[in-house]
Amino acid sequence: MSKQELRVLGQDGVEGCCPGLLSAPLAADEAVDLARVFKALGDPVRLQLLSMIASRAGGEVCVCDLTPSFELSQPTISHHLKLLREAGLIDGERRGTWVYYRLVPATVDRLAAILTRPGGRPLPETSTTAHRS
Amino acid sequence: MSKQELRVLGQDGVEGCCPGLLSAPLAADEAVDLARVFKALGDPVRLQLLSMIASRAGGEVCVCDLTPSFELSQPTISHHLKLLREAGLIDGERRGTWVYYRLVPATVDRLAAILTRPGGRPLPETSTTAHRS
DNA sequence: CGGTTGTATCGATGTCTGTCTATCCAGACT
DNA sequence: AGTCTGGATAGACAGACATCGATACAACCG
Repeated sequence: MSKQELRVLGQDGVEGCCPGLLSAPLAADEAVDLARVFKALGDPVRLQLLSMIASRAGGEVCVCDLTPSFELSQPTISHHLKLLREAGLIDGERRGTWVYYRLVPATVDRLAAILTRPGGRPLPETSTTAHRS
Repeated sequence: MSKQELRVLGQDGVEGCCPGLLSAPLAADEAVDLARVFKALGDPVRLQLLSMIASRAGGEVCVCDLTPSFELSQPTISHHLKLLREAGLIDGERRGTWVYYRLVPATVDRLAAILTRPGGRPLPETSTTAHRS
């Protein structure tokens, strides 16, 4: 269960490693790979699942501990976990009766890097940057 | 056109400002807001559009410059731009005949912050962390 | 061995989404 | 005014997705 996630984001730093989405126009195939991961994050349930998994000190969470936190059926939670796993965001391992999931830090770090602007954070304005023509 | 994007992510730093998805379990309503933005990034075309807009030195791109880069109809591109705008990722302004879009740095910065793990990047292993039972 | 419990998979279903064509709106130019 | 051009909107439609109940699989315990 731990070895079949798709090879997303070109994990190994072979291809010059990601100028970052905000500095260069992003090729079509990179966009497809990236979109797969962001799509996995584009659901509230999956975001909460990922958050619960990532914020665990030991780094591991039993599925039996995740399922009762939602008012959703067990197959639905299992489905969402599968999508997160296929996106390379989490990794699961069966140990005895229970299955434990953990975060894959590399994938999250790569996303964070891709969304980090070169200039750091020099943004004194709030967001809509007062270009009131 | 510049003032009606949804107030996503609780832009103003009133509520203690985002421990970051990876350190705390993330409330349901926060997850809904966040998912809206990630969902906007969950499409290859929108990722490329955002990338083209963000990587522009002047910070502005004319729609007339974006549309011919894809083999998609003009309404489709317009639709994707609208979704990016509603997610608070870009902002558009009409100037004469043409419409120009620019990045909203605050939203991207917030996403980057949310995906940044507290520990920086101490990950010597590649991703599947050799738990080959 | 059979029973029980925790997860994953299967099939169905209603909703959402990406794309299109057709059309409308806003400026610019005769 | 009329007409062009760039962009947005409306409506339609196929494919994708979130969710469920039913069921299969895996591991433990009698």
